[in-house]
Amino acid sequence: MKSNKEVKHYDVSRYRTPDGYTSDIAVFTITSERTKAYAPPKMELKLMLIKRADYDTEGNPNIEAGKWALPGGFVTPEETAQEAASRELSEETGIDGIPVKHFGVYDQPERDPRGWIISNAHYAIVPEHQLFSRKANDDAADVELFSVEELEWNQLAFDHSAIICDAIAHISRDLLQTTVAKQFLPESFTYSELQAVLLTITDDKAIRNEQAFARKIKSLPFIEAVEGQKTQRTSKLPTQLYRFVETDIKQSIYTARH
Amino acid sequence: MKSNKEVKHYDVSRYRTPDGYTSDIAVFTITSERTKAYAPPKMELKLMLIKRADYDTEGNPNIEAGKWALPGGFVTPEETAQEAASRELSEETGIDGIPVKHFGVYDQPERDPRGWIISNAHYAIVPEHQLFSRKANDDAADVELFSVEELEWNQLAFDHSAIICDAIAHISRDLLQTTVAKQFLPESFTYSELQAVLLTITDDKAIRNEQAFARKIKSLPFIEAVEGQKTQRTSKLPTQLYRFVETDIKQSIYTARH
DNA sequence: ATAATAGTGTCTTTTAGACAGTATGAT
DNA sequence: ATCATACTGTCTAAAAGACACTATTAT
Repeated sequence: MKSNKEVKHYDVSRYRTPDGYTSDIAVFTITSERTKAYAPPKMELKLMLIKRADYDTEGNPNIEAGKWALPGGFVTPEETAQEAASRELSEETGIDGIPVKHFGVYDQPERDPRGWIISNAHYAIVPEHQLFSRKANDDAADVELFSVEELEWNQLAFDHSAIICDAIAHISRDLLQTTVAKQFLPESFTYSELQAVLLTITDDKAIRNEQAFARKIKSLPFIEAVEGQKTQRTSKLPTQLYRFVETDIKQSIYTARH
Repeated sequence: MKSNKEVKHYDVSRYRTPDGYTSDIAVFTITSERTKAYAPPKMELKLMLIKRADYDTEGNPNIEAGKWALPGGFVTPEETAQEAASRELSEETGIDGIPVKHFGVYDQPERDPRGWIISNAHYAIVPEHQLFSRKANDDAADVELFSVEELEWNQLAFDHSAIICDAIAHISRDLLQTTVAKQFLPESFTYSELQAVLLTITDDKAIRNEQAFARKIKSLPFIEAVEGQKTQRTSKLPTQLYRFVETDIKQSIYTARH
């Protein structure tokens, strides 16, 4: 912390300062269940939660023990909350290089019994196969994937039920309004794979309908066909592969069709 | 702050805590210049900034003196950053009951020379006429409205240029993708007034074209005509008034027209 | 009468939506 | 041959886009 003559009068000590600054991460993955050979996978959106241990590393009873919680931890003064989230994701699961997106601040005075603790919430999308190398941290007894339906809302630590609720809303919105779906997919993918990702969070009939979606994907400005590339992983018939291209999408509710 | 046997082992003092927790607000307004009678107004998006005084209330030289800054201040432990933003907006301008929207956290370690200070950024939309009752706070020598073009990016305090840049991006996006435009408009409005608001942040030809927009507004599910209500404030011809209706709008880049 | 804004008529083009049908290739 | 998936053909209805045109009313 810098300090010099000019600024010393602005010593912030006259204001109460927070007792802690933490960063939480909602780690989402989509599990692809391959029901049979040569068929598109059944996909489901899942959230990784950590079961809080009964005792901490020093043998003392842990706060909110036994409840499920988002991974996270204290932010240090040398980093931003987003960097902390990225670091903790890496510590928690061994995964690096995944984009981490901030989506909210949780600073209700009574949200944490330990004091005035401000938490920044982020979400990250991790491909399923990378989660196999996951490991629990000191404070966590167990790690598990929950689908949105099987979440036990009343067994969540702190205000994590509110944070998770917001996280699901944000990822759903972002999946439909941005190209983050690409985080769930391989570099190139078939129309049915993209469709399966989107169907985890929407039941829009224009997306659900095979023919409509297969036609529509060709006219989307942010997706292009990978010429000459085909795969048989979703059908016996070699299938066209697509990829996302960087485009800024400007949409408006005033010009769109309703 | 609560403290009991169970939680005392989790004393957060072993972590460094932030030196301050602040809340900043980008106060936007749209100035309506009535060029002549019976004509739609010329509108322009403006941002309210405060010029930092040379000396503070105790007569000490002020940090970042003379630069322009967003209104804001320290958050107290009894409130959330959003409540603080609302309170400060009220103190700053005397305006109550305006929705304040959080859009980002600024926590770069070196962003404030006074220490490790975390700022939550919000934006608020204030109807122009309410800004006339505005008054400067202790720390501020002057208050002024800037259009996006006339902003002096290199004369802004702290990292406020980055915050303002993000604020403009967020409000532009929200104007096109949500119904916040209503904050800039009276309860009921003509198509040309809504059009003027949107044209402050877009030049989409479907919005710019009079006939197209006048037709489109009738088919938008979140806008309805106010039956029997007409006004002559935008033309000699009595003109249909519209209002926003509460509807949840779900859009997707995969189903929209491009 | 003029000028300016609001709004309609009408035509063309594009897209959505539905449904039937064809193509492919492992089994 | 069968079957599931990946397409294409074709029709209809709706909407977008363009442009000319009419309507109203203070001045």
